[in-house]
Amino acid sequence: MLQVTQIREHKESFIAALKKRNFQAEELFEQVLQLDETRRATQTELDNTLAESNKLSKEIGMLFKSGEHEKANKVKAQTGSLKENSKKLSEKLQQVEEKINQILYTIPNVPHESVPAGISEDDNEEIFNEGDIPVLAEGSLPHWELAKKYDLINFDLGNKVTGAGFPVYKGKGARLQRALITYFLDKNIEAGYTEYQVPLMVNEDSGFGTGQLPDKEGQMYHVQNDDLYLIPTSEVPLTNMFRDDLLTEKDLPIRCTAFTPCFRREAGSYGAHVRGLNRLHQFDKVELVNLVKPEDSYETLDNMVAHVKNILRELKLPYRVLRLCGGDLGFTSALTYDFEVFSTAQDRWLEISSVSNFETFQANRLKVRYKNKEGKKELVHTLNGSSLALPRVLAGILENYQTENGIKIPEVLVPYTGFDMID
RNA sequence: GGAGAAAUGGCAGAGUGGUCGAAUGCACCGGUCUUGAAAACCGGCGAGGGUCACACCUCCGGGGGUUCGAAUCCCUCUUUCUCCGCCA
Repeated sequence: MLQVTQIREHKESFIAALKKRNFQAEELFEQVLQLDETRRATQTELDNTLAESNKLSKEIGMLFKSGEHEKANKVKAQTGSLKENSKKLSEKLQQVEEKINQILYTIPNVPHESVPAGISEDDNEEIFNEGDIPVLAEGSLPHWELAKKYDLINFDLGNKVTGAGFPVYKGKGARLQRALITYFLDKNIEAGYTEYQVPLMVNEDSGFGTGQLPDKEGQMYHVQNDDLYLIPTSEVPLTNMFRDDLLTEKDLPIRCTAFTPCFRREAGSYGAHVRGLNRLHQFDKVELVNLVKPEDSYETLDNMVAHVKNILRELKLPYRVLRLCGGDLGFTSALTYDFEVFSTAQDRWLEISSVSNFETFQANRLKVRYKNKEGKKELVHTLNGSSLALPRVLAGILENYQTENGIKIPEVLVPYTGFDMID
């Protein structure tokens, strides 16, 4: 969420920037600033009241000690109204703070200056593309057909065991997926990331920390008996590890990577676009999370983009990079680059990575700060990105690498798979 | 799952109702001494809010309560440890 102090200082420019998202902030900002006035005034009043009663309490203590009980009781009688008053004030304070937060929760992050205005994904800006789109032979198949033909993925079994959106990977399909995971992790480690294995379920605090709660509650699977949520991405546990932390300058940058399954309810998504591996309830993903000093965050974002490009280049997949427009930008992000790989058989682009800079938006809610050179506390900037989401990469490989004799394995993966052909 | 014990500053560890935001030791920072370092000695040293700076307020695992006053008493939750049971 945004910081009240920032809103106060940059009100006009924030309002203008948020318009790129088609978000009208003016009125909400006014409300927040007004409530914040009340908050501060109430705080001061409460502090003074408490100071007064602290003083009296001390006095009573000393009087009792010196045996002046009568006097002490007299002073005691004065404390009643103070107590009542401070109770009222602290209730009011709580209410006001609650109200402020309620509003702040509804305001998305301020888009970076480079973010184009726009309404939908059609307005995203393609900034890069690479890799030739292969011309496939007659009779080439979409990945779900290939998966069936070569017995790589069994959707029916998943249906039987669990339900739609939970495929079973089998044989070379399973091994190819495992190879990709290991390959991605190795690339990330090579780039300076530390590998983590994190819990797949998180508590409510973590859900709030990264902003899945309270709004996107429907996106996550909820284990009611224990009040835990299955993670929709490892960003949630990875980032929440640092919740409420006060870091030192030399702790930064923090670079984490993790492979986890991800669970998404994806309520309301049906149709041809969710066919096969396009959209699943459970899928694997390797994630990158960076916590950096504010002044370093955009360089870090560029590095992450370059890193993901490099992986796709090595895999020799045709892909493009989009700068998301305001309308398509995620709630918490200031600037996001999406990576899409071309699905030849489906003749469409599939999103396989999303790399974002959240600036302080996440850190503010999570209270992740560090002590800068001057010893002042500052919120860190957080960034994350996928490297990569497995199913669609798999889909891309199956479709783009299919030949009449079978599916070739990208060269860089052969050491990981132990085979170079699926046939 | 059952029974018991515990949770205090970076760490260790005092503190069972009243100048306790918290003794002491270690670590850390600054200084004296030294050619330099170590030792010794002197000083400083938790966090958040607030202020130009003070004042002042809040925080002793989390939440709630009793009291004029809570680290200290009560309730509750969480976590850790020990013992028993179960288990990949």
